[in-house]
Amino acid sequence: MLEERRLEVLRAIVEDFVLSNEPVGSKMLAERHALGVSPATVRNDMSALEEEGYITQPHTSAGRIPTDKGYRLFVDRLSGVKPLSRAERRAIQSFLEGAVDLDDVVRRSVRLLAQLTRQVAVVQYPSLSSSSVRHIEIVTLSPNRLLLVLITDTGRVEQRVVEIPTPVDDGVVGELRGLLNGSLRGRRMADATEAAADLPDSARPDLRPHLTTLTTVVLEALLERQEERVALAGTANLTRASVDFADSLRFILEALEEQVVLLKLIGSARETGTVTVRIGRETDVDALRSTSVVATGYGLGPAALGGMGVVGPMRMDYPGTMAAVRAVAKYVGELLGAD
Amino acid sequence: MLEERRLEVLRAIVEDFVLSNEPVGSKMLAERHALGVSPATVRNDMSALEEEGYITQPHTSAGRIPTDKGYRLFVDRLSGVKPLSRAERRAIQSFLEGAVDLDDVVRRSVRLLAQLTRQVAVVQYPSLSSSSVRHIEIVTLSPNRLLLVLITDTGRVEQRVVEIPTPVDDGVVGELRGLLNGSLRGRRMADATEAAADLPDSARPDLRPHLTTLTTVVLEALLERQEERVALAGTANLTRASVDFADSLRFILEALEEQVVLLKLIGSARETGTVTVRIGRETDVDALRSTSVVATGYGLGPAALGGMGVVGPMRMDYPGTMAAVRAVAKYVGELLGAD
DNA sequence: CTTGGCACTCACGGTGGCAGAGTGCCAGGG
DNA sequence: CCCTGGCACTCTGCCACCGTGAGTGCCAAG
Repeated sequence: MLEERRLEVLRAIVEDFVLSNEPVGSKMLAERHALGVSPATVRNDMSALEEEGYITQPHTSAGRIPTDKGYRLFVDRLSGVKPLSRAERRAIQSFLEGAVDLDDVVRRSVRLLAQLTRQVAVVQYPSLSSSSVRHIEIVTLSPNRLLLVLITDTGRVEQRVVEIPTPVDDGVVGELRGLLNGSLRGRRMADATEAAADLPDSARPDLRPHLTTLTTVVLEALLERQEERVALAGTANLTRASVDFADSLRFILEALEEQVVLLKLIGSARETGTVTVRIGRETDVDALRSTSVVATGYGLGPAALGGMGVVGPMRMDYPGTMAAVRAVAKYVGELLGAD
Repeated sequence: MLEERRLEVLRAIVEDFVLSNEPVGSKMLAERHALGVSPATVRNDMSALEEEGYITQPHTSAGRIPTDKGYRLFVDRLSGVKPLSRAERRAIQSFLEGAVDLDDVVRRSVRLLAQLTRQVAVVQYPSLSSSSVRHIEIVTLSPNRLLLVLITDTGRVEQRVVEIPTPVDDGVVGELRGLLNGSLRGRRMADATEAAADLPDSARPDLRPHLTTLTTVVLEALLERQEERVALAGTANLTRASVDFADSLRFILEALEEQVVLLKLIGSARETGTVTVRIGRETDVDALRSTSVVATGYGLGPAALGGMGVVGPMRMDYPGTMAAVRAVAKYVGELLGAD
């Protein structure tokens, strides 16, 4: 009972603070939430919570605000995931269904997510390595430059210019195309790399050098230069919470322009099947120490296609945000799976 | 002589204000710039400049700051374009040469521009309509769904999924591919659309329906849905000048997330051969009324491939910014032209 | 036309006092 | 043992006040 009420107090503090952005005091708390005890009792509980490190006061004689640890406890034990309304679900679905190609899906998702959560949204493009080869096209640019175009079953298109030492004619290009497609089409990336490596050995001698060059590029495109792209939207929402960040806003924006950082944030959530929350310093990015990240993977269960999530102030509506992220990820996953 | 000194005073005011961000007074002005006259004289000139609307004072008994009109005069008549250093030019070139594909060129350019100018940079992807068709590829997704991939000579790849009423086999797909490529390859977009429209009529009857569908999609992809994309970078730099914008920062960020707005800003500069500057309300975007846009087209003289530019506070280093924009545009143009 | 002098205005920074919110502690009651 | 009301204390935020300094406009003299 005792312990339980304390948690209830913590929840009340978090919820109130999220709404008001002002340190919350014992009196207000006792009044607005049906705790059934007097402010003085609440004060005692708060005192205990402070000692345990869940809340803190910005200065003496002000109310309390949650600490990182406090938010963590709230997210882990005190908050459900509040379901979206039917209208919201329908809105998501209809908005995403209007997409015409992969790029469009990603761009729509990221805007949608930013709008729903009123925060900064990040969506990773479906990763190459977990999709499979649908088609490889070779186009002659000039006698010794080829354009290699790789199309995946998620609709992603990768392109590379390849310089070859000796000129080739269209017939040879056709043969090369045939060989590459024959051995790689339909394979998942992980397998395709192996098949590609074996390919030159089994081919006609005169094709070998070219095949070696091409497969090298293919491998490089698929693995080495895992240039995972991300889309970003809703940065304007950061200013909404500018009170929280004040002058650190600049550093946050800078961090968000670094693809590497973004990938680290949402990439790690990609493998877990559920929505994960990183609070404050848990993000491991110094500039984001006063923000939280809510992220998840999307598509195909365990080996997800990519990650998506939102970045916002620690003082955020976790249940609502988590619900939105989960819902969008689900729909995007279905959309790409069915495609 | 009289008129001339006034302009000199205006120039001095603009230059000082750009550096200090503080209203500049007559005394400082007479001291720091070799005007050869006393503060009192400067005051008279300032008074005249104010009456003509080139400068204004934020409040009585403060210095003067330039108005939109003042900046305009400065840009038109008082500022040269200060050339970049040799080192800077080399930096641009080497940074851009590392790009591996079109996407990479654009992303590198936009980051480069943001870094050079320390402002928000915008780069439009090379437009479809002013490039020419290099190759059209058709891939069978399922019996009655085709993926149409369009490759341009600027290296851009456009893709569309096409639903066709009656199934086709690989042979037919091959024929269609041949026909489309035969009639469209090497054509500029504007011409290609006409050729595409004529195509079905001259083809074998059994291919006509499919060709009609496909060419419709091609036309649509090329013209109707002129989905001109843009890349954005350096939004963090906005906070540097946050003193100027204060709370309007949010609206600026919102405006910058609207592709339409960005396209309007830099698209209009695309046709002019030179660097154009839009100051304050000249941008015609309400949220950007306290910013300036420096933009230009890049690539191939009159019919440019796209536009690029930067958005920054009205209080910006115009000569330096203009030089940077021009230089980057030039190198990108060369890079894409040579490709 | 320029210049020095002069009175005037007004933003800005520092000080002091007041009110309000919130706390911690304590003694009494269930 | 826990809850409660009371009370003194602390601190921030706000407002009013005031002196300072930068900057102006005007004027009369060179």
